[in-house]
Amino acid sequence: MVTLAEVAQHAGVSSSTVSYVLSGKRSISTTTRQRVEESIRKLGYHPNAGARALASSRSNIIALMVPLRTDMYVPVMMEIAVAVAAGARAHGYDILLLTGEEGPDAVRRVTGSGLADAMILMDVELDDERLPLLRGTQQPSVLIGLPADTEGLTCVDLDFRATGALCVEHLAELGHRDIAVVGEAPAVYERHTGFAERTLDGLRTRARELGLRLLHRPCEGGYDATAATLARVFDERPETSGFVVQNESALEPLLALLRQQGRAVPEDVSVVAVCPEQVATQASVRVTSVAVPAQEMGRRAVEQLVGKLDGLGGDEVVLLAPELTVRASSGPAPVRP
Amino acid sequence: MVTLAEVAQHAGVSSSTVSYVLSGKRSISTTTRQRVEESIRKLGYHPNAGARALASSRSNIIALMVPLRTDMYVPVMMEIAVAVAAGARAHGYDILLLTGEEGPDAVRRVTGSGLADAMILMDVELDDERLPLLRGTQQPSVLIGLPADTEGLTCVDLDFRATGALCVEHLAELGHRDIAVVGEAPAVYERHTGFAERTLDGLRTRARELGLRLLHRPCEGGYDATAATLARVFDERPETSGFVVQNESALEPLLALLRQQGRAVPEDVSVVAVCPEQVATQASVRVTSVAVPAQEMGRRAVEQLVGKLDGLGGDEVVLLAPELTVRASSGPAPVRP
DNA sequence: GTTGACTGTCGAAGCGCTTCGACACACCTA
DNA sequence: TAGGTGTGTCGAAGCGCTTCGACAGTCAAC
Repeated sequence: MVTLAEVAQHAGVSSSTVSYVLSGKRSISTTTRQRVEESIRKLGYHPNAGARALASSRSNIIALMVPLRTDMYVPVMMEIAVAVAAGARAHGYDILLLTGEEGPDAVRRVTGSGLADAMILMDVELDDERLPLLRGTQQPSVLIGLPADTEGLTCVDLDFRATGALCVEHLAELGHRDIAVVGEAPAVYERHTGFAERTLDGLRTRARELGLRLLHRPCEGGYDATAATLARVFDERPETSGFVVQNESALEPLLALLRQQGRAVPEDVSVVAVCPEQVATQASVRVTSVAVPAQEMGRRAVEQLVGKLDGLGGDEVVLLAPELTVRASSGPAPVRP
Repeated sequence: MVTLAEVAQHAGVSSSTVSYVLSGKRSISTTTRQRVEESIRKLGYHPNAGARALASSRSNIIALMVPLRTDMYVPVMMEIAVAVAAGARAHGYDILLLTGEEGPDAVRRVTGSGLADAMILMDVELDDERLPLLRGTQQPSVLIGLPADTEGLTCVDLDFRATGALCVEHLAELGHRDIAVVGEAPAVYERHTGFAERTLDGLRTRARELGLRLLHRPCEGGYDATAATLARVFDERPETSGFVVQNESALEPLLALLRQQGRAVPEDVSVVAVCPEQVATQASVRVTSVAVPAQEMGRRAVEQLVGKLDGLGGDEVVLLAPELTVRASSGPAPVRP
């Protein structure tokens, strides 16, 4: 391995000069800089990450904790993770991938060892056990998701409460009075995952305000579970004409089942989904949806974090405004006989 | 931050002793060890990763290059990545997440800087441009996927050629004579992705041997693209009674379309898929499938890599044997009029 | 011409850990 | 009792980089 000292010798300068050429922290004359850069290229020099981290107490690594759960729709997580990775690279950071498995211990390990300069946490629960640790360290962090108490934390998330409200409003405007919500798996609610509960809250509040009837059913997703859920919904509320789906793996099954039962979408039943664009546009019916802006969330999280690392900006909650795109799955409520 | 020296002082021993307690590389008396461990706990000591990496030239980090492409079915990738992360942690390694975006440069960066001790590459093309770099370094690496030339490389993959053959055999045994293959997106083939081409090879070879007619059509996935593909298939080969699907996002659309067209599965048409278990069992019909053992692949890749890092084992190609699970989507070919 | 302010470069002191050789001591054997 | 063999511990020398203070040299201003 070529070292900085060897580069310095090759270029006929001191090693500190090479270091300053690399970091740009002091001005270097053009001729010297060029000579050094030439040597770097010729020798194929790469700074040693460990030495750099030790000397500067900066690893240029951002830890990303992604959930490992199987009851979550992974593509969204993956999309966020990829956006985070790309964004981080653009700012000169690498990503250390931590699976949720380790839980709070991972936070301790990373902050304690200086392995990473900062962390991004995904899949935040309303009362997440990792939060006290984050508050008790000076290591910058950003949550993707919104816990109950955001005091002293930086969070980035879609405004799921507004999302819920938006879905209800859309269906209300179309004249629907009985709305069913096909939600995430029961375990997601049991865990008090922020986004699920807040969506539900938004849905319920707005429905109450507008005088609609709302029926919420968690659903495991997949064909069978969705069929069971659907049956129970129509059993309990035969008048249901509007569906809000917040569970990607229940969306296509739901559409298929409705079709099979002879309920036309959107003539008899309207469907609104909360899901990534791609899912909504690739389904068997183009689905009216509020997109989960995974990329945007990942990007913003990195931006917030880099801002904090550079000493700018404080604690802030960034809530992205939801946007509802009307497609072919929603239309005027059927006229009651 | 607490340092090793502080722990040593607190325990009344030299810092090298603390280091040996931590690493176990020299024998330490029980009393000393306990005293040191006590101090470590009391002071809340965490070894500094940078210093450790510098002194030992070992970072205990494994780099994982995952593709960033959008034309690949991400859940499989994610599943592998998560399995890799879990496996790595079990062996004391962390995972550095590299997106395919950087390409060969990422390999250079990581090997050059000592950021990671080893790498795992996913989404390998038959003639991958990263391979020469891997061969030219002593840094251990494992590919998940199989390039054309495996000389000097360690690879882990499902035996996709056997997978293709297995699908054809199953359909042949059921009496199907005309088989259509709904494949991955065209871009996947254009890139000469190993698994796609090898599956196709297995399908074609076995079909030829058994005297079956095989029609292969790449497919973007999603409802519309699948509909178009399906139309073209029946247009060209109206007799088609067996489908092999190697594209998760085309599977459910295919089933829905067949249903819509009044073609019963499996009475009129049999469907065999190459996909994760979950996709096969959660579809609207339980699909006969060869599972892509993502977890197993991730686990094996880590094992191979750790073996190499510990100086055991050499270059090896691990091909996992495919297993076909018969479910409700395949049955005897319809009797020709 | 002297003063002062800059600029560009250097030397050296760490950063916190691992690891090697040395060494003190206890124990056994001859 | 002298010599050999282990055991357990210590000291010190780095690992390759960053960064701080120092210091020539240059140039403008008075």
